Amino acid sequence: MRKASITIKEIARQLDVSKSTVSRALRDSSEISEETKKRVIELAESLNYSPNPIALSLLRNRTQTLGIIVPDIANPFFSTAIGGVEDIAYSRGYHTMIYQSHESYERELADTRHIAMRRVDGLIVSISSQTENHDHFIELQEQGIPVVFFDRVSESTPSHKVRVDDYKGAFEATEHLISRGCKCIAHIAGPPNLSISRNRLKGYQDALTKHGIEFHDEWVVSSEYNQAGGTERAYQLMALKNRPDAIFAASDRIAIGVHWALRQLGYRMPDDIALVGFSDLSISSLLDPPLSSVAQPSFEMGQLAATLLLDLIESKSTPAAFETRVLTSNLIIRQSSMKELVSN
Amino acid sequence: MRKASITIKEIARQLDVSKSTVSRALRDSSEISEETKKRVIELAESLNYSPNPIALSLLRNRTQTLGIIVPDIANPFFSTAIGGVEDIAYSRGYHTMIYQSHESYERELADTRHIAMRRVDGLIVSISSQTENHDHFIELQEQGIPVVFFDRVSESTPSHKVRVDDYKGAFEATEHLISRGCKCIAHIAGPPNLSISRNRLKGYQDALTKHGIEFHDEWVVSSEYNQAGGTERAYQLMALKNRPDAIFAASDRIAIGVHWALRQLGYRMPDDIALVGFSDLSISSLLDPPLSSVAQPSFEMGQLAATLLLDLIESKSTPAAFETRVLTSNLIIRQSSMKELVSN
DNA sequence: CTGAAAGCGCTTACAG
DNA sequence: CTGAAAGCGCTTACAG
Repeated sequence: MRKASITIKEIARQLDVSKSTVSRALRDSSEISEETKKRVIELAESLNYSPNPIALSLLRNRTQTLGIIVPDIANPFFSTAIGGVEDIAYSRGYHTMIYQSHESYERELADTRHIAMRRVDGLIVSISSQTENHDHFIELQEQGIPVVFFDRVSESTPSHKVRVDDYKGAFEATEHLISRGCKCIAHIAGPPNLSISRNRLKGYQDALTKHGIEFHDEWVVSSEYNQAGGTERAYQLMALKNRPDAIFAASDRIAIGVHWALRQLGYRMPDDIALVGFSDLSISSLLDPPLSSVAQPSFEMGQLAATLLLDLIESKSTPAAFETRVLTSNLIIRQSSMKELVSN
Repeated sequence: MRKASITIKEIARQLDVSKSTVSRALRDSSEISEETKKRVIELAESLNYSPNPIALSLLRNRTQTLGIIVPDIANPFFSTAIGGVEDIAYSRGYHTMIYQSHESYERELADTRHIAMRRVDGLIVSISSQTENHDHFIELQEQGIPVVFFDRVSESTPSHKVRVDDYKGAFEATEHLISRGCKCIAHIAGPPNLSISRNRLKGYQDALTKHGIEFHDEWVVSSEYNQAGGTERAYQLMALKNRPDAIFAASDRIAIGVHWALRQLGYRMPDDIALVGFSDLSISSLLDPPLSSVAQPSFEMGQLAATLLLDLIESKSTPAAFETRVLTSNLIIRQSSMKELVSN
């Protein structure tokens, strides 16, 4: 049903010149007379000609397209980061193809293969929580398709990476809770496969150690980065004989689940229990009480990842070394953790 | 930097047969001997051959790609609908390219041109609130690229459409507020360019009329479909001499802004004022008090739009007639509107 | 059963 | 200044 688009051949026919001449005129080649150029360009415009990008792709072996794989497009952290990628990509003449892994290794693998098959020029990825083996990214690179990781990076894959200082963010969040007088601080960590989970956990532990706060194994549990997981873990933690008086959740989605559970269970935040999340989603400030959280510059992370990737794609040579850019996180204190300081 | 992928030509060379033979063997043509087929297929597998989709696209004048334009990818309604589109598209061998209009007509226009240029096989779109002129969609169709609208449909463009019964949803939401004893029901409508806004407004008005409730012009205000707009309008409404005792917001994003404003202003929901939204975003149930809302089957809407579009793309003939599929909305009653019934 | 040739839309040495 | 030819990777009538 597709109407035939108008081609260079058609213009050549109408003007009774060769395809070569039309092609050159359109690209404003200096070897074509002004006269001919003018005729060609005018006709092209009146015919509403636009070059077939498919033909160009075949010629150049480039698609001007970036692939993006994220676990879940509906997660505001990722959709915002994607916005940052698009921002840079479009301004540099590239398109984006978005894939979701849905936290599944199989799906991520399939996406990667698809991307290779589609001859995408490069990939930006935040890995799935179930991914342990990272060979598919290496394979992609061996095929000449550069990969840049953001947020959930692969530690074992040599490549550019963009992340936030998870350790410091978690450390500060925990110190903040300590400074508000919390003594029994629990942590709901993310899946251990992900380096962000491990770094946030470490930041939490080190903050406790620094302040000589006792560390209970039972107060550290792990959850997928979603709300349902947070709710479950909150029930589990609050059921303990030694109940925590604060929870630091490894993500806002987890924290939102916790927030909901705590309200269900009749606890008041921050008096009965303080809560801090990670990512500072825009909804977090709307909860009642509003959620304290470690803010991540998601849009900027997307922009930076795209910039690094495009530079990689467009440079003729392999880069001297891969870099890891670490952006700063920023603790936003709101009511959920503003426990009154009582002198005792 | 891209490594040359292995091609049919390379396989032909190694096996000392012609490209034609390789091509046929790979497509399992009956005119090739089993013997040759086997050799070709084995070598292809060991070489990890995959056909170049760009070459195929050039040949067939088809890209196996669907374009999607939504106002904002970070809006959960849209990201979920996109999930539905992807679900169907992938299972039928298509890819998706996602564009955001950011509620801007210019951006939507640019996206449309891009899509035409990229020779996408079809477009799924939910129009921007600032779009009044719909010619760009007609042009796309004239170029042979079918368009299917969902949610925010174009009334003037002949095409398949997928939407929800906005009128009925709004009518029921308003009747529900009336049944809870509300007498002064305000409505924060969406931008009037959008048919969904007009239909929801009409549903609201007709419900009032049916029950003989007075209709005040000052109680109907309009806002962009976002939170900031909801907050502003709530301030405006509550400042009125004749204060409403209920607000029906045309979307959950608006309602969330209202919810926040009401809490700031010291009103209790639902006792001081009842609130109902539209879309039933997953966060709405987490607010305190949880928000009543008219649920839309967003994932299904995406699936249906994709199915209609793919059928259009793959059918040789123009469809007998375009259809508008209207899915049912569903009022979810939560605490924000569960006003106690007082007998007086 | 297999191959040579044309063609999808374009660019670019190579001639003239 | 302009054109004919080759080629990007593939398929498919057309011959044999």
